[in-house]
Amino acid sequence: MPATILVVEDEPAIQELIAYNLKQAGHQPLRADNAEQAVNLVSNALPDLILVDWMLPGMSGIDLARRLRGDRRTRAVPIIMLTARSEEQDKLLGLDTGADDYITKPFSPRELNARIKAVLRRRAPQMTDDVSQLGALRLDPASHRVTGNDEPIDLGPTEFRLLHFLMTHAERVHTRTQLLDQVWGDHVFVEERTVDVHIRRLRKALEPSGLDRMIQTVRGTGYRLSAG
Amino acid sequence: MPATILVVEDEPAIQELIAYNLKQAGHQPLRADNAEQAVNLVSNALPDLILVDWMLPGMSGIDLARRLRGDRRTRAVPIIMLTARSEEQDKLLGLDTGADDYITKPFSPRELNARIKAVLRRRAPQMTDDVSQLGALRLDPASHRVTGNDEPIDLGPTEFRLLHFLMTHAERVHTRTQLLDQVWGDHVFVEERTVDVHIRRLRKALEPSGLDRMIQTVRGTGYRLSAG
DNA sequence: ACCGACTGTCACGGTAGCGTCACAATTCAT
DNA sequence: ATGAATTGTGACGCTACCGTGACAGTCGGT
Repeated sequence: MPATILVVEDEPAIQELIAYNLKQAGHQPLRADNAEQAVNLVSNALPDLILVDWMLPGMSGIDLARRLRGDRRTRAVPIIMLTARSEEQDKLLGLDTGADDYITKPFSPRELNARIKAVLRRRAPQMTDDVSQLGALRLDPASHRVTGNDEPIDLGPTEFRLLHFLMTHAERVHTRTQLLDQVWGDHVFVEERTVDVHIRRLRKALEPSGLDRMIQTVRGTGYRLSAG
Repeated sequence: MPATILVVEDEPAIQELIAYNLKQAGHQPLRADNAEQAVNLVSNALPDLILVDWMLPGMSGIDLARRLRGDRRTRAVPIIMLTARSEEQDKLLGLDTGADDYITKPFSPRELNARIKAVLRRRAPQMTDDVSQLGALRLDPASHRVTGNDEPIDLGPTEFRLLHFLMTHAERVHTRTQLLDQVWGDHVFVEERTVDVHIRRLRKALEPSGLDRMIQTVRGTGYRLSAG
């Protein structure tokens, strides 16, 4: 579960260190040296998670958290606070402002990763690395293999991600915009009709197995993957 | 999983204590009183893990870590630092030098074992010293020998480790980053495309046996070793 | 000190996959 | 039934990605 994570930290060494660890864990780090920068970054590229240093020059970490919670667009983004070991009573205050979790410095990369994973899982319980199965369709993210009626099906990267998403969110209608956000990524700019084309390619790939009819068009809305 | 673990510690009592615990946990302890001794030992009998005291007479624990990371053959060996409580502040700095984890003294044997297990599992899950076999491919870690269809195949060190990892994690797609972490070591900074080159060299070495097609490219993701 | 083995990086070329468009087919409202 | 809106489908250039060969640097052994 790679995620985009914003690091708000004024100390360059620590910022660099955290960013490095995030990258090692497969995440994509964004950086900000202060709260103002962070606010801008957040509104542009909505990160999946924000790591905020408690103490910041200018607007403090708490103020930043409050501000993000106040904005409807950023309200849902989880926040983890980085605090010096100093005080526990502040923790309660911090929790009140809306941080999702706390890490006291100094911390190990493992601890950081564990907290991140926990918070992310709490927020977005979907699209795991488990094998998905729906009817005669089976998709294994680990081996990157897809089979229909035990016959191998080969897909391009995008088709694979698209099918993966549909299988982990089956029996639900998804608009083209939703599919673009989830499969392509929210930051990409692509024509909506591109989704149609990839649905087409997916169907064609599933055709030999006769499973192409699992992908249903809901006119005026979008697409749905269904077992029946 | 029993492992060979090097303990670098100048205090004889603590060294003895740790060695005793390691033995109890089923590991094989090696000892060094200072960094220089450690360097020699490491290059001779490559341990699976190194425990280094932060403070050492002469070359410090950090310097030792740096040195080991600098050497190609030893850079993949995971390192756990033993720090006194007062040195906690320096944790972040230490992480930068390349330690995989930290334990602050005093620590319980239970904690030590937990960390060791975690680091070993993280580094190379299931990469045992048993003979691996996949289809007509056979790899013997002990004798450092590889055969395809009973024909000998000779590989360079990196190719060997790469194939070893792939065989112990077959039928799974690995990104270039994952391969770099597991085969080269997470602290190494190497271009991702380097993986491609080594895959190429591996394939070329396997070609005479016709086994090169076991290594499959998953476009946009990475590589996979498969029997089929 | 020389040589050979091994490694990491680069550059070049081929190509699979992607995004877009144009047009055909389908569905819906009037 | 007819036109408008929506979706299916094939084709086309373009890009990113990967395979490949070459090369320089490093290290160890003779």
